[in-house]
Amino acid sequence: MSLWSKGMYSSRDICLDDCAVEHLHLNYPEPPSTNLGLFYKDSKSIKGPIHRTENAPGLPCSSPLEFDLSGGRTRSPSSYGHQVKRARVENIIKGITCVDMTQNLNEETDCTQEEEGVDVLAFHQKRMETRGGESLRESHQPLRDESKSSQDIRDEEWKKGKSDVNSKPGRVKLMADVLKYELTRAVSNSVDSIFKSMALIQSPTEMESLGSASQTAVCMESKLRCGTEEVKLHDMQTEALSLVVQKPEPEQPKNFTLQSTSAAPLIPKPPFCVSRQPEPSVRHNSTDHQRHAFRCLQEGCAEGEPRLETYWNSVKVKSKVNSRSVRSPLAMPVDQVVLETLHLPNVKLEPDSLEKNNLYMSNECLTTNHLKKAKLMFFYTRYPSSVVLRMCFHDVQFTRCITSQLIKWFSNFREYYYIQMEKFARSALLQGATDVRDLTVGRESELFRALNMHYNKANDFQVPDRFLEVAEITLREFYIAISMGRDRDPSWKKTIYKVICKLDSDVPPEFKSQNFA
DNA sequence: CCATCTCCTG
DNA sequence: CAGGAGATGG
Repeated sequence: MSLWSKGMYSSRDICLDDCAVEHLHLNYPEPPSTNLGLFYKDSKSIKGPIHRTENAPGLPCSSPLEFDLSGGRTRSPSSYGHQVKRARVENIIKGITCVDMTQNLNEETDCTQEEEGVDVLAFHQKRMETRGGESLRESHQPLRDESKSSQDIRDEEWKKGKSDVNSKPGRVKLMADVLKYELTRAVSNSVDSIFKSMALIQSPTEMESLGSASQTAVCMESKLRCGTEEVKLHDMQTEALSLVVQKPEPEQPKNFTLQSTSAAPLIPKPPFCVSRQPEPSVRHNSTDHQRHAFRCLQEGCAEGEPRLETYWNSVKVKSKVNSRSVRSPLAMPVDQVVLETLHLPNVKLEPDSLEKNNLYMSNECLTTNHLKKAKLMFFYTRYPSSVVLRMCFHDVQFTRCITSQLIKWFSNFREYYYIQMEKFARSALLQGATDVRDLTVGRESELFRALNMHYNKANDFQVPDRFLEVAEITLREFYIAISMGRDRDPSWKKTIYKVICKLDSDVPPEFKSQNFA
């Protein structure tokens, strides 16, 4: 079982998801007629009158889909007001016209809510069956005792489907694409539970047809079943799940290059509406450049802009720990600038005492360079474990305060990341994207630009390809969830978080280097 | 009780 | 990005 599911998702979350599925075709109290009609819950399942909230007066949009913005937690009744506020704010943030998605969908098809739900699910079933999805589904469920993955949920959804799919081509196509993508993803992810379980029941012929990826998974599965540490299977990705869990650090390859060494993209990437503008940019491919970027972080960059920017960043930061370091950069020699930004934000430096102060103070606080480094780390790991944090920030003393600040940083990084994902997914949907495969994240895409601007503002770091893949997967997860109306569930994002947390990579050794800051 | 996480707010 | 609230899990 993944550490993540233990650490982050409660059994109640699972229950919620179950309920959503369970109630799918039951005679649930029918909320407003404009709703998609896929997921409804009773008042026990959720702690808040969803529809009342979403239709609260003053909200710029009363679309059912707007509500989902209220985020991934069940809430106490006292927080209804917050939900309303948040809905408002997010409407603004989104900057997207409040088009009722349901309406869009209904324009294409002309059926009632219930029918739609059924149609979609029924089509899923057909689709899956023709692709051998049946065996996938049947096999992996019993083995996976952790909280339900999004795949689980999807499986259950279409399981309940009936057969009446031919009359709603547009809608069906959308859902078909969704399904295709999800299946593709499931097959591609060798560490996924699906493969774990497949190994147990697939016939040799079936196994062959699945190719090397699944065989790898099978090997891993065998290992697992033979009693090797369970953690191994998810080693590369779940370490971050609980920051308390300590994981032995694997040997790092010496000939590391910053370019991601991950496998090819899971999904074909046709051009898409989210990624339009050709990028003038700056695609640094050389390892040399990477190392240079690192040196800039490590030692301060001797040439031009980066160093200065780094310095100014340190001045601007308002964090308690480094807000005391305001000095004129122009009045200081380069070395002093570097040293100060790196180590001694809270000490007025005299040239003579630099070294001494370094010894005393360098490990007591996090600097802007640490922040910059953390942001770059985010390209590899969205959920770093405390072990990884310690290894990457070994120059600071890990007090409780420092630790929680680092954790908070990553929490903030994730927040921004997911907000962007949701924003772009909704945007794509409203722009009429009907095929998940159209949702790609390339280096020239607007989404990537936004992310890169946030985590790699100086643009002096070559973002690993793997990050783009993860971003793409995240975007598609959001797209799928939203297009299926799953976002009506207050905790709908958790399912996505759970998927994404497994996609963490190892942080390159450079980040752990003793010489690194 | 503490650590961690998400969400919200400033 | 930080602080705080609330939830959750060990």
